[in-house]
Amino acid sequence: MVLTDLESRRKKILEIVINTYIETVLPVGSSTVASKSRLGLSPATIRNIMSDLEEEGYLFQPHTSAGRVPTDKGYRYYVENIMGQPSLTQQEAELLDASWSNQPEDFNELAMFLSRLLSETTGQVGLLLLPRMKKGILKRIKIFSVSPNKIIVVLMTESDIVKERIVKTVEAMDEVWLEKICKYINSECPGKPLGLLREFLENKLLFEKDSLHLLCGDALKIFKMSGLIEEKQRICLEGTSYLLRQPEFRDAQRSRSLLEFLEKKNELLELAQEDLDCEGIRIKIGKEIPFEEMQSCSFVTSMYKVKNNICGMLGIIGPTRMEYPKAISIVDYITRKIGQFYER
Amino acid sequence: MVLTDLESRRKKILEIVINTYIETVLPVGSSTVASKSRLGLSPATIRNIMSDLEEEGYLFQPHTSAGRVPTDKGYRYYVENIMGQPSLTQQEAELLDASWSNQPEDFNELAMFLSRLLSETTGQVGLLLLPRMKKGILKRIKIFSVSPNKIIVVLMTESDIVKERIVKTVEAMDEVWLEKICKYINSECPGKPLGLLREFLENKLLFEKDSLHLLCGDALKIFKMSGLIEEKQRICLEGTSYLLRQPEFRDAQRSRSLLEFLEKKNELLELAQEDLDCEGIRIKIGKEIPFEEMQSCSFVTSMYKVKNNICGMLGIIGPTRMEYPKAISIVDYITRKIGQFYER
DNA sequence: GTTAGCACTCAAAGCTAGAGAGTGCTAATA
DNA sequence: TATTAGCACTCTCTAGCTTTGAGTGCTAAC
Repeated sequence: MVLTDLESRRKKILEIVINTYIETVLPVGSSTVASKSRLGLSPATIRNIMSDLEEEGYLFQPHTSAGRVPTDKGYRYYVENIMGQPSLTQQEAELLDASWSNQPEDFNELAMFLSRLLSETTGQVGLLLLPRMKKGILKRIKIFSVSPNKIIVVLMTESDIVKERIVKTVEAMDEVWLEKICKYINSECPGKPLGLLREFLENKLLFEKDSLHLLCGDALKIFKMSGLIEEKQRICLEGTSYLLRQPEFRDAQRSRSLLEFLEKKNELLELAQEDLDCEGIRIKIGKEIPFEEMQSCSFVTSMYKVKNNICGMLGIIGPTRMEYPKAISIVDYITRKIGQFYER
Repeated sequence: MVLTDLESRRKKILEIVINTYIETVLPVGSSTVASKSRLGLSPATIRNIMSDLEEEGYLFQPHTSAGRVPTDKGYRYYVENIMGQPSLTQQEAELLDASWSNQPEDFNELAMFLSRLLSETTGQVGLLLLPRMKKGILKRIKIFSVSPNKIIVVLMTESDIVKERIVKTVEAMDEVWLEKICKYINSECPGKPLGLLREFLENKLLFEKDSLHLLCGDALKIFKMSGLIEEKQRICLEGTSYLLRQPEFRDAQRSRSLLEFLEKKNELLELAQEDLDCEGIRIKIGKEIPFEEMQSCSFVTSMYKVKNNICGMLGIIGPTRMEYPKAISIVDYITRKIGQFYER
C-alpha cells in the first residue's frame, strides 16, 4: 500500500517527536520538528498536524503552553509502523561476541552473566528467567548419600542442563538402596518430561508390588522432598541502578516503588511467564503492563530455547522512552546466541 | 570507674542527640535535648555542652543557626560506650525463629533467604557472603559424564556443603576412567582442605608414574576447568530499595552512586572479606569505610561458621543514622542461628 | 492547504520579605 | 564557679510575587 502524502507526513512528524523526546526528555515543540523535518513545512502547519495526532491519542501535551510528549499509543505505533526492522551493526555484534567467549557451562552462572550483559549493553535493567525445568526431558539421574540421612539428587536433562539438590530424609537410606532406586529410574524414565515424572511414579506405585513398590515410594519421596521439578522459576535481575540514571526517575519517591516492585520479583515473574510460549520479541509498553508500579516502563522480552525443549525468557526493562530499535536488536541477538551456545 | 557527673552528663546528652536524630532526621536543638533529658538543666547549659561536644568532633552543626547532628565519631562513641549490650526481645527472637523453620538445605537457596530475612527484619540492605570453599575439608568427590565431553564434578565437604559444576573437557573421557579418577581422589584426598587440593595433585603428578601419572593429570585438569575451588566468593544482596526510603537518600543523585556501587559487588566483596577472620560483630561507620560511595553508610557484619571450618560473612548496610542496637542484635542472632542450623 | 501574525497560557526561575528555629555572647544569679 | 535568663544575630525555609520564554491556538491573508 502506498502512503498518501498526508499519512507519510504524519508518520514522519511522529517519528521526529519520538526520537527527539527520547534524546532530550523534554516536550517537543512545533518549531523543533519543523527544523528537523526536511518537509519544508512551517511550524504552524506542523502545529496543526501535532494537534491532530494529540486528538487521536499518539501525543500528549503536559500543559497548554508546552510541547508534546509521546503517549504509550504513540510508542506502540512507532514500534509497529515506523521504526522498521532493527538490527545490530557489525561492530556491535562483534563486541557482544567478544564478551561472550569463555563463558561458564553452568546455567546459573551463565544466567547472571547474561542478565548483566543485557543490562550493560542496553543501559537498562536486564533480566533473565531461568529455564523452566518441567518441560525438560530426563536423560539421567544420580542419587547418592552424603551423610546417613542426607542425599544428593542430580538431574540431567537432554538439553544438558543439570540441577542438583540436597535432600534431608527422615530415615537413613543406605548406598545400595539408593543405587537401586537410581538404576530403576534410569531404566524406566529417561525420555520423559520432568513435569510428568511425579505422575509416572505415582502410577507405578499403584501397580508395582513388593520391593519395587517400596522403591517407587522412596523415589517419589525423594523427588517430592527435593523440590527440583516443581521449583518455581528463578529470575536474574541486573542493573536496577540504571533506572536511577533516567531523568524521569530522578525523584526517589517515584523510583522507590518501582525498585521495590522489581525487588519483590514474584509479580515480575508472573509478568515474564505470560509470554513464555510465544516466539519472537514481545514488547509491552507502559499501561499495557498490568502492574501500576511498572506503567512508566516498557518491557522488551524474548523466549529462548535450550536444545528445543527447555525454555526460559530474557529481556530488559526501561522507561517507555527507550531506544526501541537498539533494545530489540540486542535482546534478539542474545536470544539467538543462547540457542547457538547449546546447539553445538 | 565511676563517672564524674560531668562525664555522665555529656554521655546522656550525646545519647539524646543521637536517638532524637535517628528518629527525626533533623538537626537536634538544645531545647529539645533539655526537655528530653531529665537532668534539670536549662537549654543554655546544654548549649555549652553541645558546643564542647562539637569541638571534640562528636557533633556537627550544618550551619550557625541549626541544631546538631551526630558525626561518625559520635556514632562510634555511642556504639562503644553508650548503647550497652543489645539483645533481641523474646518476641523478636520468636518471630525470627518462626520464619526460619522449613528452610532449604541447599546453601545457595538458604543464602538468598537469609539475606532477605536480614533485610526485612532490619529494614536495611541485607547481605551475605557465601562460604569460602578454600578452607572446607573434602569429604568425598563424585565425577560422572553427561555427554561424551561434558562431565559433572560434585564436591562434598565435611560441613555437608556441596558444590557442583559442569565441566566441558577437550577430549572425551569415558565413564570407567572417570570412576578411577574418582576412586583415586576419594582414597587419597579426604580430610584435606580444598584450598590445598590442587597443590597436592600437582605434587603427586611429579612423583606418580605410568597410569597414575595420567590419572593425576586428568584429575588436575578437571579441577582447574571446574573452577570450583578458586571460585571467588559470591555475594547475596537484598533490599537495596530500602535505601531509597531513607530521607537522606531521597535525592536520586546521591543514592544512584551508592546503588551502583552496591550493584558492582566486587568492591563490596573486598570490603566484606576484610573482616572474614574476625569473630564477633564488626561495625564500620561512615568514613571508616574506605570507599567514598559508601561513606554515608554504616556496615554491620559478622562472620559465620559452618561446622567450624568453612566460613562466610553476613551483615547489613544502612545509613550511618541507624538503629545500631537493633541491627547488631539481629545480625548476631542470625549468625548464631546458622551455626546451630548446621550443627545438628 | 498553508502560513504569518499575534494574543494568550503556563511552568520555571528569580526575587523579596517574613517567620522561625537555634545559636553565641553577656551579664546576672545561686 | 557553674548555671541561666535575656537578647541580638544568623541562617534556612517558605510563601508570594514578578518576570521570562517557550509554545500554543486562532484568525485572517495568501
